[in-house]
Amino acid sequence: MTDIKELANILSKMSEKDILVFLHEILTESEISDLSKRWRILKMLGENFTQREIANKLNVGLCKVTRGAKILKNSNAITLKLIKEIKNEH
Amino acid sequence: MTDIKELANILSKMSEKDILVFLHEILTESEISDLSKRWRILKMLGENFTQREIANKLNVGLCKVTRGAKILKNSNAITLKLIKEIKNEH
DNA sequence: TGTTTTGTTCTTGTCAATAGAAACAAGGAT
DNA sequence: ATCCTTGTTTCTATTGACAAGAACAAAACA
Repeated sequence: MTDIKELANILSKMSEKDILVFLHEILTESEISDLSKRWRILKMLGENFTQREIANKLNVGLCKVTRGAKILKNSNAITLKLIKEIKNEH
Repeated sequence: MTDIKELANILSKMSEKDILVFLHEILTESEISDLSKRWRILKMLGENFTQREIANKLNVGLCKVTRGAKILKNSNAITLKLIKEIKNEH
């Protein structure tokens, strides 16, 4: 079992609260911030904001947004599925 | 709800397999590699290797190992608990 | 007390992700 | 056909995590 797979296994068994603490322990604050921004970009893409709107609102570069768009295109639909689920909850 | 908390919430509901795919979608390969190494450092610290042994074996700097050791000292014991559980499974 | 081992911090330089801005590509609307 | 909007890529510079090694601190042990 690879290390990253072991991590995935562990995460799948943890509570939301524990995961939150764990992420703050194993990642730096700036990494947390980067990860949050990536996630927010993906969500906004799912809500059909234009890339320029997203870049402006989140203070990120256009290239980063485009990268997020690629994830949604090329992915096995996991991320795509997730943001759709989030959207339907509102 | 913050973005990172939402991420924690989502992860807590996902299967190991989906988490693995998701991590590969939202992180770059070098980030995955970094994360894996941090996890491995934590595990080896839990097995009482010296920091110099760990640095040599994993080809990382001593300072990085020390950083891992700090996590285990200052943490709310989440990470510490995790690596202890891992150890007991063997 | 002095020595050795181990943990921690510091300095210099490297590398990957990124911002910012511009350029380019592709469609749509007029 | 010509704009105009939007998505994509490229360029340069910045930033943070990191390696390598040295220096320093602390603890164990003789």
